[in-house]
Amino acid sequence: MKATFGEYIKKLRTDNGLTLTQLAFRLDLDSANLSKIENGKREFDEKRLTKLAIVFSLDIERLKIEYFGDQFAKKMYAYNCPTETLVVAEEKVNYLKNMNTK
Amino acid sequence: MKATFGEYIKKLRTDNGLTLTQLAFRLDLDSANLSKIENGKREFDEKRLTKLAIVFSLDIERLKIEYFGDQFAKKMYAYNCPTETLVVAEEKVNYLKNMNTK
DNA sequence: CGAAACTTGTCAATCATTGACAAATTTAAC
DNA sequence: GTTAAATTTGTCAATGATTGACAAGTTTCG
Repeated sequence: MKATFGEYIKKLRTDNGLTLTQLAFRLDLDSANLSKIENGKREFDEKRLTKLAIVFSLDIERLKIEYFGDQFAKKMYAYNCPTETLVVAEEKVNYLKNMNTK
Repeated sequence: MKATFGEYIKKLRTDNGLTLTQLAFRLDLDSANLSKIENGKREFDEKRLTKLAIVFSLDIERLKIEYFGDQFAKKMYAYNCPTETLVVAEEKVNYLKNMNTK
C-alpha cells in the first residue's frame, strides 16, 4: 500500500460499492467534503479514524499507520526533507518514551 | 542527537553563551515565548528555521531533519503509533515523488 | 539583598480548518 | 442525446488553534 490516504479511502469505498453520500453519512461528513478528502484537497480528521475502522472492519492500528504515515509523507514531500528525517524521528520517539519512564 | 527540538535550541543557545532575550531578538520572537519553546510548551514556527540556521551557522538541511523529526516523533508518541508508521511514510514519500514525475 | 535570567499565565488578534450548501461537471443507464 | 445519480469544485461563515504581547512570578547568582 503506497497510495495517499485519500486514495486509500476511495479504494475502500468503491471496493465496497458505496457512494460518497453513503460513506459520508456513516462518517458523519458532508459528501462534498469526503470527495475533497479522497482527492487530497482536505485532511481527513483523525477523530474519524475509529468510525472508518468500524465501517470497513479494519484494524485500527493498521489505519493509524496509513494515516500518520500519510501525514508525515506529505510534510516531507512539501518541505523536501531527506529520508534521514525518519531515522531521527525514530530516535526521538524512543527518547520521549524513555523520558516518561525514568 | 536525540533531544527534543526545544532542548536542541536550548543547548545551542547556552553553548553559545546567549540569553533568551538575545536569541529571541535575533529570531524576532518574544523571550517568554522562546522559553516556552525550549521547554516544549509551544511550537517553534518553521518559518524561523532559516533565521536559526544563520544565527548558529547551521546547515539548514540538518536543521530540517531535527525539526521535522521532532514533529513526527511527538505525533507518534501522542498517538502511540508503531514504528512501522515510519516505514510507510517512506514508501508514501516515494509514491508522491513518482506521482509528479510521470 | 538586588539584578538579570528565566518561567508561567493570560488574552486578544491572527490564522487555519471545518461544516455546510450551491453550482458545475462527469458518469452511466437508457 | 437525455436524464438522474454521482462526483467535483467553489465559497464562506463559524469554529478552533496558534501566536504575539505583556505582566507577574520564580530562580539564579554575584
